[in-house]
Amino acid sequence: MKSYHHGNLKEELISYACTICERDGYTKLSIRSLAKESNVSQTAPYRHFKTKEEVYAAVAKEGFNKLYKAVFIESDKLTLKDFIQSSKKYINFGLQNANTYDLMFGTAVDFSQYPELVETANKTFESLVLNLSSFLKDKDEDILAGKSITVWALLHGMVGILRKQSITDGDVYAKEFGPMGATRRISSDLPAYLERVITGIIEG
Amino acid sequence: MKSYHHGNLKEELISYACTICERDGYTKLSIRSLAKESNVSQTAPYRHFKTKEEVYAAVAKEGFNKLYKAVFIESDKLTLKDFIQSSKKYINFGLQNANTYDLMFGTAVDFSQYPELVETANKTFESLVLNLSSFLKDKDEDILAGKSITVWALLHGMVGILRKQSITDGDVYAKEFGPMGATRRISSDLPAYLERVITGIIEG
DNA sequence: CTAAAATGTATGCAGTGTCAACATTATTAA
DNA sequence: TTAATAATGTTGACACTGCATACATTTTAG
Repeated sequence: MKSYHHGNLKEELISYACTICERDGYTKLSIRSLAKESNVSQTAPYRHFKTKEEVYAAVAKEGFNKLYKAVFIESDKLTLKDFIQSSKKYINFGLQNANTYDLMFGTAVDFSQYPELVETANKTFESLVLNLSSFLKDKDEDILAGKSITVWALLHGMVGILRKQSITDGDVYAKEFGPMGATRRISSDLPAYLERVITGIIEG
Repeated sequence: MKSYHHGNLKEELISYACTICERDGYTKLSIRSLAKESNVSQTAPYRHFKTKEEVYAAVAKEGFNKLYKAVFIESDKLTLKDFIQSSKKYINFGLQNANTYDLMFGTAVDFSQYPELVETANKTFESLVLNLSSFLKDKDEDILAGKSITVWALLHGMVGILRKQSITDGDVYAKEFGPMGATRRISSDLPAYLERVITGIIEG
């Protein structure tokens, strides 16, 4: 005897949407399958999401929250090592949640339509600055923010590059020469690489 | 009196697919609309592409070719300024072809299924190394490749960050503090920023 | 010149996003 | 408490999609 009203539909839809988006890519997500999973009629989700993109936006927002939790360190005595550790977590998140990460940083969701999403995204970005600032107290804020951008760009870029690594591993030329060869070497000792480069950026 | 055989269908399909993917995002591309545009039956494209993903792969490949052309400088007397210029072109490409760029670096296309695409992508990556190497002849190849990775990661990351900039511009907090505020300052003089950071990486 | 390969068409299925009209339940104001 | 209203659910329908199968035409190779 199930009740007419589900009671918790929106959360359930988002949760399942996150699973599908990550497992199969957001292209594979269908509102109807979402509805089916929650044992609800095919158009029920439209009471909670005006369009499919709105579902994507919700998944992206969840992604930023997860990333925030993975990366942010609450401490006022952060060491460089801590920061490197946090950076590694960022990259790991990007690699282990590749599809979600795409949704968060790609063009599928028009952020300008979802202010709440922008806010969540900014919170994550700012946590990077806060992490950095806790062991660079003397620097002025502008320089701090500039360096944060650089570090973040580096991390974001590394995610994109490392993601393609396994694919090009089979390529002989790439093994001998070029970025892909170097990527393999770098990723074999990612913390060391990060420490070297990030230190360079911070002290530069 | 049109002939039964189109004669140039595949190229035409790819060309139109590129246009749609860039203008509306690859999510909006449909094989049927592609066919209609070429005045051909709805299933004709399937003679040239087994699946829709194969069309995406073709668009991504075109994208890498365009990026290669935009970024690579054929010269053995490259200056740092030239390299900065090339880097700027990379970022501009990413910003002005955001949707295509997504297809190239996102998860929509499973690269491992398209060796030709991997090859084209690698060619582009390697052009970055070649650009760098032409004014860093003394360095050993490993260090060179390592620095190329870092530079590329930076560029790739900046594309992702700058892409979100206009969106967050309305946010007061972001304006005052945090990465987004810094991004605005950086992008107001991108060449100077790039020169500073890239020089740091190269000389580090 | 003819057999086969390449390329195009017609038809159809199962699935999709989304809309409009209606049903039920929860909430709120009288 | 009750009646109106908002929130949330269902049904049905439309136009569209990817893609498979069977068939038609044209090009190309032996």
